[in-house]
Amino acid sequence: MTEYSEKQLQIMDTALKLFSEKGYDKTSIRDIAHAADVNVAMVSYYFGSKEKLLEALFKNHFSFITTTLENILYEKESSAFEKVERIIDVFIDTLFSRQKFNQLMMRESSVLNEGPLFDMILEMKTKNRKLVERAVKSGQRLGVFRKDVSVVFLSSVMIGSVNQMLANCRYEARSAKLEGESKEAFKKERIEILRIHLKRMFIAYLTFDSNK
Amino acid sequence: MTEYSEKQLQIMDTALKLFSEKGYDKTSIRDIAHAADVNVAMVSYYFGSKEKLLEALFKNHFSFITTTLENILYEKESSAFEKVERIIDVFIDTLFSRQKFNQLMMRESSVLNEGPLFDMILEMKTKNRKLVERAVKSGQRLGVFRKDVSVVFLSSVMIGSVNQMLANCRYEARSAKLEGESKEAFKKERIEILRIHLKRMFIAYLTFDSNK
DNA sequence: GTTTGAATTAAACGTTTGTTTAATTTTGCG
DNA sequence: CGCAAAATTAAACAAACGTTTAATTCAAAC
Repeated sequence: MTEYSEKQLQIMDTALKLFSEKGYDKTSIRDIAHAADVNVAMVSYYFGSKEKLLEALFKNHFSFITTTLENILYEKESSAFEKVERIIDVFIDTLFSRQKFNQLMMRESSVLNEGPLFDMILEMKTKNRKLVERAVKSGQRLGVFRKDVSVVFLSSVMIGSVNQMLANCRYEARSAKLEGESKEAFKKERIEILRIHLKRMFIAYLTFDSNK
Repeated sequence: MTEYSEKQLQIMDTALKLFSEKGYDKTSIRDIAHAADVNVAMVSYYFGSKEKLLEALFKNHFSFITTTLENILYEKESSAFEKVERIIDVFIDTLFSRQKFNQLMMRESSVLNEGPLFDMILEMKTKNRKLVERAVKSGQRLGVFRKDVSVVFLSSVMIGSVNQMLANCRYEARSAKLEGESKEAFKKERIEILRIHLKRMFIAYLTFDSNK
């Protein structure tokens, strides 16, 4: 794993902030340099190019997120229900605590066709699905989950719902002119609603008997 | 409603294609002009600026989408279940048939804070939620849906799932090197999975009794 | 204190960008 | 046809971009 100096981390932090707020393309190296209080040449000096800086950001967050997700696999849970709830918790908490990176990734992922970023995202999508699959199969083996369940569907719902909820929050908060503390409180409130209802919905879907 | 000449529509079509594929910022006016086989000055001549062209695209699709969604309100459905399923159908079909615009909108919406585009998107988000709310309340009045249901949650799941599924499809199709016909078939297949399971999941969530 | 390599800087580079200009062609109408 | 308005063009514009250069400062080792 590559180590970064304090100054490099300072540039990366600033870049992530601006990339997520304004978008990668609309953020110039001069913007980053000014906000991070360093010379414009430092970005090229440390990272090689603007795109390499973006890749460094991705690598940095990806390694953290994937290990977080992988660790769930080794946890011993007492029931399939707890497994599902645990996964939902981890997804929500990870996406929420890394909102900036998540926003940046979601935005840039939509125009990628190849390259290192594409590969990283594809790998993460696959891992996400594997994780959901494991939990579902576990519940099916125990006979508590119905058999005709779609894993690709479930993973899409999991990630998609959280992202859409966060996007909606941004809009509502901006529209209601919420700032700082009250904005964060609003988002936190919404996320807790999401957490509770997503769990309930997943359990309902996984155990639902259409013959009432 | 503003009318557009054939040439203007040709530019708008090409712009939508390129904007959705490469992103708004990475698409130059020269790209559009070349692909649409017109002079670079024509974009400014007809639309005023690149951003105005984007706004024209938004207005064009928004007016269509919102009227489509509004029309559901006036439909007579025989049951609350059918209402929910009808909404899911319309959302999926609308998002699927307007994939390019949807992709463009999702991407650009994430970096908006104000302006006409922001207002349009906010209005659409509100309308979406109203639509879901109407169907849910209808089912609750009839006593077939449980009372403690979150509407903000449901609308996030609705839109978020479809978009995430489409995004995943793009990645998987690209990764499997699917092109043209087979790629469309793959997406269509996944969308039908989404349709069936989203309906089942919503009904399960809306009627689920946690006391088994 | 001198030396050596890294860190930092201001300036310049060439390219691309969105937009405008000014000239030319095309179109529609009396 | 003749003419006015619209459409179309090539060229030019200034601004912003990512990146590089070359000079200078800094820090640590000897």
